[in-house]
Amino acid sequence: MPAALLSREDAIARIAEVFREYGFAGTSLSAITEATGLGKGSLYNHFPGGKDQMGDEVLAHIDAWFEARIYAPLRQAGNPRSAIAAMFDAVEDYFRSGRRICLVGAFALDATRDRFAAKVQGYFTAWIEALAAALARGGAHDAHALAEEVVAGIQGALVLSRALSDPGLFKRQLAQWRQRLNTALA
Amino acid sequence: MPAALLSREDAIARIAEVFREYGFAGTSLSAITEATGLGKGSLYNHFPGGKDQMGDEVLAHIDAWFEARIYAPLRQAGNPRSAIAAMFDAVEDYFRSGRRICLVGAFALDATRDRFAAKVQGYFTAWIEALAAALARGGAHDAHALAEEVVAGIQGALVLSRALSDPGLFKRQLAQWRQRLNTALA
DNA sequence: GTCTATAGAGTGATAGAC
DNA sequence: GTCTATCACTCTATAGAC
Repeated sequence: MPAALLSREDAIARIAEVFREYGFAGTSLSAITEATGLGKGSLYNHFPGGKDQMGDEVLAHIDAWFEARIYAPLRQAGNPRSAIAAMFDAVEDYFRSGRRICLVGAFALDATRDRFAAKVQGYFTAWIEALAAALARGGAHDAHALAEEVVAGIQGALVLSRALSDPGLFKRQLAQWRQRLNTALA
Repeated sequence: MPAALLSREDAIARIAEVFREYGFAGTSLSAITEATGLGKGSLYNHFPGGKDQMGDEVLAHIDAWFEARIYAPLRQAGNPRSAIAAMFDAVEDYFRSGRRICLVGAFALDATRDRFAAKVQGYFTAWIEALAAALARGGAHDAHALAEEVVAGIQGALVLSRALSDPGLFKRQLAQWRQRLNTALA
């Protein structure tokens, strides 16, 4: 067989960026072809379920990243303060200081949500619960409510940062949340 | 001429709900036809610029609502505490306790943003500045940063509330922000 | 020879424009 | 309603690794 032009991993990562740019409904297969260099034949060979399957696999890919880099460290026994600091570092890195949006959040806002409801809900539930666990270990009051506030704050900061074309806003808000959680753990 | 089936105002309101449901890219003219009862001919009669113009007018409609009901009261001289309380009431009402998303926020997240960038930016800038003015009048420290936090918090709460199908989350977070602003003004 | 990844013309349906 | 462009998707075919 001919050599693969792209690993599956790379293809999914590139497709994710197209979804991020145009949204799920706004993404056409030709945009995906352009971004990946793969023709329709190749795309349907890898993803027989078409765009829906691509959406599923992109969400699974994102979830795996967050599970490994954010949720698991938060859940581990260990210093909650440093686990939370590592979460903020990873978040700032992942979202490119606010220049990159949260695809799961974007999927949550339109009719795409119905198609991927379970994955979207799972992503946020896992994040909130992992963060709440770390906060509770650190002795914070109302750990679950606080975790919801933080995750919502991050999502909102991404929306605003993007709307105002101001990555600085995202960084400032993350800094504020870092500080609030630090005092909550004190 | 035949009687109009729908006032322009009503048509725009219905189109807005379709955009809210499917996103801008995901909305087809036939969905708009179905929601308004207006054929393609009528739609192009009212909106010669097509979907783009509908998007513009929907955003202008939303902006006018927020200007009248939220920004102007916040900017007026008067008790900032009650102006801010009125803002939260209006927000909770407008977003149907979290069951309705923020269309401007949704537009900000995908490529739709480029088309409507100015209006999207104007909406959030006006909100943040009006709220910051009220907070500053009330003697809050870092009024602008706090206003950014609140507006981001509302956007994030809408995302989460929708993602988790949990309107309660939106209401709870609004309550927390009410309280935080109250102490910031004390 | 078999299997897999590639390419891309061609399908019907539907989009938005008028 | 009519138009053309484009949509998601199918199908046939080839190239090349084993």
